[in-house]
Amino acid sequence: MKSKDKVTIYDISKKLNISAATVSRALNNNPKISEKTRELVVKTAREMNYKQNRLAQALKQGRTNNVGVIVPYINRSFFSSVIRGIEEELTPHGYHIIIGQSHEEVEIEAEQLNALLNTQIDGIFMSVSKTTQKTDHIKKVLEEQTPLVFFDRKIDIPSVSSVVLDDYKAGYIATEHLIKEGCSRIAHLSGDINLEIYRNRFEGYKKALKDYEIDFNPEYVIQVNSKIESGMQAIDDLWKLEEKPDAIFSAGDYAALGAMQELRARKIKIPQEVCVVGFSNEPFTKYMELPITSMDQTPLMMGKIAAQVFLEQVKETNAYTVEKKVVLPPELIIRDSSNRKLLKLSDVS
Amino acid sequence: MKSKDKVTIYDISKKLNISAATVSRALNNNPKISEKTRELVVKTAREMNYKQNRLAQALKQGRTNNVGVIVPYINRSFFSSVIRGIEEELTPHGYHIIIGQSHEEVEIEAEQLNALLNTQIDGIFMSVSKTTQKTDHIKKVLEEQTPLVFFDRKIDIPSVSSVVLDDYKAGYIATEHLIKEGCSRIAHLSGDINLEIYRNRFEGYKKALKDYEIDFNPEYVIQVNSKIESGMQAIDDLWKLEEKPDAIFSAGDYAALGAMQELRARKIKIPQEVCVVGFSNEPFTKYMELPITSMDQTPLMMGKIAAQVFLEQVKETNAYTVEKKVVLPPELIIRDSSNRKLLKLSDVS
DNA sequence: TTGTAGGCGTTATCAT
DNA sequence: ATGATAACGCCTACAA
Repeated sequence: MKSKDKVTIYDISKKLNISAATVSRALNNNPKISEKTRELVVKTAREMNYKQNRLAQALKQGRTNNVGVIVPYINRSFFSSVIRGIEEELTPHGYHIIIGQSHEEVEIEAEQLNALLNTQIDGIFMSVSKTTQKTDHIKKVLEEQTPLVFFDRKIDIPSVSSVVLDDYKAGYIATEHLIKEGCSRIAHLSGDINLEIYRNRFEGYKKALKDYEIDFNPEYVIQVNSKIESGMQAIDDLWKLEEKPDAIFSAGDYAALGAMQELRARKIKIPQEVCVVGFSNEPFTKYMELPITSMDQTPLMMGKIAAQVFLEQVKETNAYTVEKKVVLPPELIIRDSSNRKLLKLSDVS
Repeated sequence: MKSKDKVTIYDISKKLNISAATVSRALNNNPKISEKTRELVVKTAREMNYKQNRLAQALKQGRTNNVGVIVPYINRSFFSSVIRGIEEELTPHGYHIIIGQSHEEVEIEAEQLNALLNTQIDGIFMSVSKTTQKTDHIKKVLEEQTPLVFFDRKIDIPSVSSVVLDDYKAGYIATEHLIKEGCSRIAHLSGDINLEIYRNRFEGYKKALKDYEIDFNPEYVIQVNSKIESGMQAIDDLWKLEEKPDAIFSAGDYAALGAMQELRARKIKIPQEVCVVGFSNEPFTKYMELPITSMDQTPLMMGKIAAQVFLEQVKETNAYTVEKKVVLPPELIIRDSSNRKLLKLSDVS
């Protein structure tokens, strides 16, 4: 099996009685080469079914034109959209993208990172896992001088660029929206507080409550993961309280979905009795029979901007690394799960 | 930026006053080396923060330990689960996985394939795009002697292995299920007939009708893509017919979802008036307020088996390539959208 | 057990 | 404009 009869520039050079160097130059559009030989070389290369060995080229040039992207999961709409954005921006520049999943495990994340570094990647885009507390494995990337760009879930390391959402503002907007819909006992399903994004959403939530003079009630804050079940469990817990909430602001769409399922099971009307807001604008939020209000994170743009930051970084040859921190505005997509106004309108008809 | 001060085995050898060969052997657990030197080398390698350059290693060894996976989209639950399966099976063998998306475009598919071949991949897993008619770009893979395994969406090429679902049976089972629920005017939302999988689902559907002596009505067959909107459009078309269908068997979950939304908009009761069955068991089918019956393709297993086929193939050194065609059984997950029996039960209570 | 030397396929430098 | 040659970092006969 392993006997690939590879055609090299050497084979071409022999066939044409010229040097391998000339062949290389012809293939790389080197200016100082006659048009005649270039055409000849290109033609015979095609005839002989020559394929450039990027391994050898990369070894020689010290760059692979490959970049790595590490995300917790690729099948979250948010992450796959960011990847798509990076792809669109980088492909025209000749880069290829290697995707790795950490499955939210810091050990796997470290392995993936290591593997990418070994393959001599030209840059790394990453969104850290929930379990990433230590940053040793990430610092190694910097030691290798490999450009690194965080997106969405970052870790504060000096001189490292990042593109993130304004999660504080997002938390504020979501909560404010619920208040304006007439809710006052607003529960918050928070993500893992280890991650900055979830801390920020939580802080934004608290600030909105404060601005509208609603007392913050710690009992209304439940930590969930991004599974349906944890959203159901949260409702279970919340509904044991004396004063039931009249709104749920979930830091994730899956937990919001679980919450809605549990509320439905308890015959609680949405949005009449309880309004629900999710986060991430996963496609399913739109498709539900009762579509869920959710926060859009403009993932495509996030990916594109992250790619641009990377491109600037590699352009700055020898210059000192410029740290760039981009913060994108969130956009609340209001749907039926929190839209009481719409409800009143349809009552009329 | 591009001045990575790489540590090589040469640096280590100089520091320890031994040869680079010895260092290499020590690092690769070569048996004929003294335990003492091995430990010493390993230790100083770590101290000097040595990282093996897999590029050089790959160039020398003729293998990269990388495999490529090409799918239409990574954010379809089915595809990302297959990838997960491949990953789980291959990671323990030291392989890394490079993922590429074709976005259902044969041109992009060809580019991705080419890029992977250039990077000297050790094998390729792929599920072809809808627009793949010509197979020239795929034949190139074979010319390079690179192991290739198709999964789910294959193309019949002699000597190429594949792992697919028994789509014919799946189509049969789905249709039979609808018949047993009392449906007789069963419409079929078919996928692109260019793809074998959709042809097979369609054929299975027809066979079930025949076995149960239901006339096949070509007007009941609408071709859709995997977008919600096309499912809505299909209902629009079907409901212009004299005899409205009383069941929908969709070859995709997204079209099934669109169909259900349109049926709901028309106040048609599911499953009382119309039963709906989808295909792929996308997570959202389970989470809906009215969960959708769907066909599970056991993607995790499909990925694992594809990986095993690949491993066998590379093991067969020099032996003639063995073509292996694996066909997996489908599993119908029955949910509310087609479950009239459940309905009767709950009527009682 | 360890060292020497050549080569994987490419490109860059220095000649010509 | 083209050719010869060295080098990228690693591995592996072959020799010692």
